[in-house]
Amino acid sequence: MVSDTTAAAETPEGGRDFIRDIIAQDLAQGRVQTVVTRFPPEPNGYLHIGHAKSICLNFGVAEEFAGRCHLRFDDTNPTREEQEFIDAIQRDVRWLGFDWGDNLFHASDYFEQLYAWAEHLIASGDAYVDDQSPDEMRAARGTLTEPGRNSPFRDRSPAENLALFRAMRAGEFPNGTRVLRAKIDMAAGNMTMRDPTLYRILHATHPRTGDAWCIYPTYDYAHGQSDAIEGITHSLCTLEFEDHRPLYDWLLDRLPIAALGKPARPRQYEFARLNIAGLVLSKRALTRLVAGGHVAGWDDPRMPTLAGLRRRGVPPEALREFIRRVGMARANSVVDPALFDFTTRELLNRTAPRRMAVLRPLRVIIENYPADQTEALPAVNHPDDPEQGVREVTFSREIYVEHDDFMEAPPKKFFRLAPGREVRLRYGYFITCRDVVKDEAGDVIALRCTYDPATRGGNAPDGRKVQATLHWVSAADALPAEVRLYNPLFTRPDPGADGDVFADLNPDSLEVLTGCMLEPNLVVLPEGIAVQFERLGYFCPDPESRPGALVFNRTVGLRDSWAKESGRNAPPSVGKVKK
RNA sequence: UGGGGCGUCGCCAAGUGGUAAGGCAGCGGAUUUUGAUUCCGCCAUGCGGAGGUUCGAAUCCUCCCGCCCCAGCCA
Repeated sequence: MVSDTTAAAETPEGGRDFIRDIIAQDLAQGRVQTVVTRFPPEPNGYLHIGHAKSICLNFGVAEEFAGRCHLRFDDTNPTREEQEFIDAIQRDVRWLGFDWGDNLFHASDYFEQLYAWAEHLIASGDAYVDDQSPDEMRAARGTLTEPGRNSPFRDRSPAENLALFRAMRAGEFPNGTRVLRAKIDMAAGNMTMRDPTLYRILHATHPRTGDAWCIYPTYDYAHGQSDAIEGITHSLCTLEFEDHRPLYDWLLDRLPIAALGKPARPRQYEFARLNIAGLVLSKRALTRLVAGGHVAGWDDPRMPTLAGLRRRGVPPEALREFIRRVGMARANSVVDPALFDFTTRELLNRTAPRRMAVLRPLRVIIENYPADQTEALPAVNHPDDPEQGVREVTFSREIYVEHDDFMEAPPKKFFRLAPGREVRLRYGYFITCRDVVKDEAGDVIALRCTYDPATRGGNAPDGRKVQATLHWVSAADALPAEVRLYNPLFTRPDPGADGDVFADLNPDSLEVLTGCMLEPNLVVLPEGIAVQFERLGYFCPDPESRPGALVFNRTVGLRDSWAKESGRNAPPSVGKVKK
């Protein structure tokens, strides 16, 4: 399915981790014949880059070991799940490059089986209906250091429990009045083993089952059993579920899953979730960013959602490579966002066509170039990939160059244009700055230059060198456009560490540039596909872009050692954070 | 003071008793019609700490320190 990945080819024996070690061993020892994993999102929000780690792991492992990976919606809580999210999740997983084939499932597909098994637990005395209120249950649960107290309803007979549970299903009780609990141990050191709730009453309409149910299984009860039903062999989840593993196994031990006839019983393994400095990856916070209007939506390019990254122009291959490079381990960690920028640039540098665009135009009049003349100069589309061919750029008497490429009083190491200085226009000519035009305020508004006709294409016959090559665009046929620059959404590497993530929002996370001038060849670009604006970075058309009203997003800037050298801020990228 | 985890370079991460991979970042230098790319070089006598076992320890033992998760009828 992922045919264009570079990862495996680069390090044949790399990409190995403790999960793959376990799977390889299970296969070698014959514990499992076919690896079956699953990616189990709850449809209560959009997928983000943290989910990408799980997706790449689950689908990646299935692919590598010739098994399969199921996409399963963990839709056990109708009060927070929506069809919009179900659709978005599928779109995003596909975009990332994975395919679940026919293996699309929902925990809700198993509600009837799950219910039958619950009655089984009741019959065997392993579960009971508790009439305590949520508050009473909490009070009786004990604390981290003190054991809990048994519920006064804990020792009801199986018959009574069964009758009550059926009444729960029949809708005879309001929300919150009763739950079904596993009868385990209220004194367990592991809090999740203190008679965990298996079913709760929720009079709510489910996106898939509608009003068929008014009791819904909890994650703990539904997850492992869904795994068993689907014949999942390796149930991979994040570290915080480690405490739940004993319950996962406890349930599997007591339910007649062997009758399912699956070749292997599922086992849960945990890995560390992905954290990236400067990003917020909590669904709750992301939901609030969207709901509160702090961003334009789930696919706002500043969002760490897959939809946001896609709109920003990040290629899915780059994201997969990032995940691969982060690695898989059990230690909590915070990844440097520079690694993400790196994998994005790495891929785009290799593939993106080059174009010229001027973000902050400075008019240049070439005094010795005839006003009525124009010429088409050849420019390669990719310096390292001849197959991408050549295009033509128009040269004329009036052009635009980047305002940042001129300084009236340049410091020592500034190589670009300055009064009296000669530079090369990429694919064009050498030009020399003769005069600076200013407005009443004293701001530089244009440059008068001369060009050397002998340097057509960018080389001087006499062999003289220039210190800089500038990108430019012919004024007459340049396309005006809006360009959106994205800066970190938050102002610190650990947003919300002081309590409120919203207090750490970066007021300058979106920078909109208007009046940018693009090379006309840019019109034919498909949305979401990034090109390199030479010397600036990678940019792609936004979905809002229209002919005559072009809008580009900056995916990521080029590395800029001059910015570092000059002490200015480097172009902010996906995750760069002011410390 | 309960239970479960984790601590190897600034950030990730290999390593599982035989004498510290790799990547990112950073720092030098070469090439360059993108101050990009590419290329070359540098970057842990030490693996949270202290003891111990051993010819030999990041790897085994003991104690200690630090960090993370768990008290939803969320997942």
